[in-house]
Amino acid sequence: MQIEDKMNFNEKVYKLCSKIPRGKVSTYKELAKALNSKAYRAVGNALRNNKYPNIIPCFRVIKNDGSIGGYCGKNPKNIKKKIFKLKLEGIIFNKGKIDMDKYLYKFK
DNA sequence: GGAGTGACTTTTT
DNA sequence: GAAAAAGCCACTC
Repeated sequence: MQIEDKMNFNEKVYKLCSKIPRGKVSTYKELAKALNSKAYRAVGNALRNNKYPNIIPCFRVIKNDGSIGGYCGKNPKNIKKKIFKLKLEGIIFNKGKIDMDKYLYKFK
């Protein structure tokens, strides 16, 4: 127990990301809230480091506004790929943004 | 221990 | 409504 308490904020973020179901997305803010914190910045930092790209679908994490935000290296190409991947999961994009009310996954 | 950084968010112009 | 500035928190050097 409390194993998660031993984990750094970073690792907690990773774990939550891996918990996001397929076909849904989450926001940095929600992630931080799920961790009882407001460190949306730290969440972004954690994902930017992305120590475990194999187990962490970071492309399911987007901004609070519904825009993609960023991806590895902030490269437009990577962003595009992220959108494409989300599309494959059944998420529909509206002007580069997604319907938060439909696809936003809330951690319980 | 302090300064710098960032895949953010909110408010203001 | 878009763009800019400030605010914020955790991590890294």
